[in-house]
Amino acid sequence: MINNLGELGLEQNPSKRERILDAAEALFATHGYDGVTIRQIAHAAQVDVALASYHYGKKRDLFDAVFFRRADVLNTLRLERLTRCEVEAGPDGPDVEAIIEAFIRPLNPGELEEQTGDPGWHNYMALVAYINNSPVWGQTMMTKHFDPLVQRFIKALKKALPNASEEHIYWGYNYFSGAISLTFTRTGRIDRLSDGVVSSNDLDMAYKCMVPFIAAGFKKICQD
Amino acid sequence: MINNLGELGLEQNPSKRERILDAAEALFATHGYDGVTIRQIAHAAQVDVALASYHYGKKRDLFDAVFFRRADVLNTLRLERLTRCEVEAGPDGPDVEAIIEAFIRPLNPGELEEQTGDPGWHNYMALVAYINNSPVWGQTMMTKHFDPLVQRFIKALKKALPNASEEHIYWGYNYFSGAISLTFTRTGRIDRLSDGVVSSNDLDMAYKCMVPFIAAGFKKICQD
DNA sequence: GGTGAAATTAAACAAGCGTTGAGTTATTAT
DNA sequence: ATAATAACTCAACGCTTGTTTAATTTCACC
Repeated sequence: MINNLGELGLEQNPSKRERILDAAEALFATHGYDGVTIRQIAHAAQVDVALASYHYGKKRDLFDAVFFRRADVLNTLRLERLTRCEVEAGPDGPDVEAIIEAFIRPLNPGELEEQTGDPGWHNYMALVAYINNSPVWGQTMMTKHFDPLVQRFIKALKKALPNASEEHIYWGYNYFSGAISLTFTRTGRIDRLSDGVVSSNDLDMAYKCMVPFIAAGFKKICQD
Repeated sequence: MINNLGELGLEQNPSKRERILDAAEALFATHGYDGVTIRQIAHAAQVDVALASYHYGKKRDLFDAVFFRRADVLNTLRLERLTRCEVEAGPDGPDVEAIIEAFIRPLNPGELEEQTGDPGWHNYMALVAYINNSPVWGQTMMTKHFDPLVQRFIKALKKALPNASEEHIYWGYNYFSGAISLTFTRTGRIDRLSDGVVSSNDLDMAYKCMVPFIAAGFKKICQD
């Protein structure tokens, strides 16, 4: 039998309509689209099975609703951060570290939860990571809602790395994107590998390491 | 209606027993465990539905069979390469670039297909990427069959980066692992982003960029 | 060439799936 | 208070799922 709200770490307060979204978010994030049934979602949200269809229509529409709910919030925050970073840097533009930092800092679920008071961000980031790594959803869903931001990011990178070839920039972004995804998925793999020295839930540490790591990678392949 | 063998780019020759494995490999890799039905696999393999159960038992056992078929082949190749790299380097051990290179070079599906004459390696690498990124399978399956190799890899890295903290090494490995996974998943995202300049199927280029990128990242966070 | 074992097929099973329509309760507006 | 609308429940539907059972074919071996 599948978890109820408490076990998934979700709020108990909100309306049934929202609880369905929260439960779906948590379950889709860990089991993927096909690994979750409407009945499991309803059970986790402590709600009748038919209510999901009543509010959101088909299963696929529910999946989209979960994805879209936070997508624009996130993109707005990230665009703001990127713009601010560019403004502060002046005419030469920001350096690579600042661009990387601006690109991923607003993704920190911990900070997002503090700002919004919503504990669902953790699950949402894992869901986006799942979608990003899926051959099925990766192209369509990510392209539609995140491409404008990524293009801005790449444009800023090109300015900071004037000698870089297009190929190197895009492959670099690919590695970067993969690193982000696996980090947010929090598989717990490194916890075991390191025998408890490192925790995949320590996203603050993940950020602290990722920025210089990725920045150094970009500089290396784009400057030599 | 789902693809048959030809559309999946599989061999037509082998026995029905093997065809089931090949078809399952291809379908699991793109749609995940829950996204594929036994009937789809049977149809793609041009085989009766019951034959999958007859040869491999439960669906989960079939999934395991697909995973295990190539796991040991791959690990043997990688361990050889890592050992050879260490021997050639002498008492000081190989540098970071050589270690990274040794770790991922045997994963190149193109080379593997040349060596073994088997076109299924592409799908297998995508499947492992899927498993590696899954919160459900990530821990158990990867741990069991790939941990020894990863530990060897990390040990070599520690030697090449004597000032590195444990935390930095393991987080670096996490980014590296994520980069590999997304690359092998070949979502085609960068193809669109770059408007055709880059192809996610060009794994030779992916390797050529990844080694210096990841090596620079490790050096940066482990030496400062 | 007949015999036994392995491979393969066809048909069926119970269980679970997403979705629907009709009926009931709660909420809002007048 | 009443009417109208939204929120919600219950029971059922047709369909697909993984798996099994028994019958049939294929094949190796003496």
